[in-house]
Amino acid sequence: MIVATWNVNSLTARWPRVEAWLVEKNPDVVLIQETKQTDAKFPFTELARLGYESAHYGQGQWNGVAVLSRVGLGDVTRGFGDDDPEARIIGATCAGVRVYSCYVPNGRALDDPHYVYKLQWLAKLAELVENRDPAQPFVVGGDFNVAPADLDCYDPSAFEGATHVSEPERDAIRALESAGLVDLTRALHPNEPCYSWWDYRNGAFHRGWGLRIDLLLVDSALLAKATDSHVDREARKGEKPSDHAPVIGEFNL
DNA sequence: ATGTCACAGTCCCTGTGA
Repeated sequence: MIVATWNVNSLTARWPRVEAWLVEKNPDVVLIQETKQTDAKFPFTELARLGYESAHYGQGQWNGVAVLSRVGLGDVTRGFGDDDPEARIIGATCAGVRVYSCYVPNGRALDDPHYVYKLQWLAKLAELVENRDPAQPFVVGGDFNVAPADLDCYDPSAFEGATHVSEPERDAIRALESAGLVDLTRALHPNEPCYSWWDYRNGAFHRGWGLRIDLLLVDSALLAKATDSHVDREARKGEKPSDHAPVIGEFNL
């Protein structure tokens, strides 16, 4: 089973790239972030034509997350079940695997209220992970907006005092690992950066100025069956790319 | 630090978010 996570930065703007990528790669489960669509605009019909069932938690101008699956899709949950109005997490069960697609708040700046929201949001995610059914294989993938270690950042000195690399944010990722999840790409590639995001500005992609902020966090049952993980850098090239590349995990279930 | 992209509304430019 091939599971991918991809922040598409507007599914409306990205649909031609997303459609071509699905046809070319034929992944089984795709965790999408930043659809920036209402449910009314989401391409359910077009995806069905490609063989995918889909579930969307849409908002409109911002956020929006989705799960696509060609191996079955059920038990969909949207949000944490609290009063958060932002559409940032959706869960589903696909071929017996519990999957979540999440778009962690950006944080904006260390002294911004949005940074507090980010840490609170990650604490709620940890609670969800701790309360999972241990009998069910589990993966939460998405744009975490955190580079978990210095290896995940092209120049840590350029990020001093910035979000994405601060200790509280990294502690929040470690809390997910303490709850039993493993960062799949890093587990299989301990020494390669494996960046997944490059700023649109300053020719960052061609200069290698990237961050690894898109993660697949899997439980020990899935880790034991993992055969590969990689970043599809090709998707960051060409016409109208997202600023994120898909991160892929492969499992022999 | 910022050479970009996407969105909505003020609607063919500007402010906001990333």
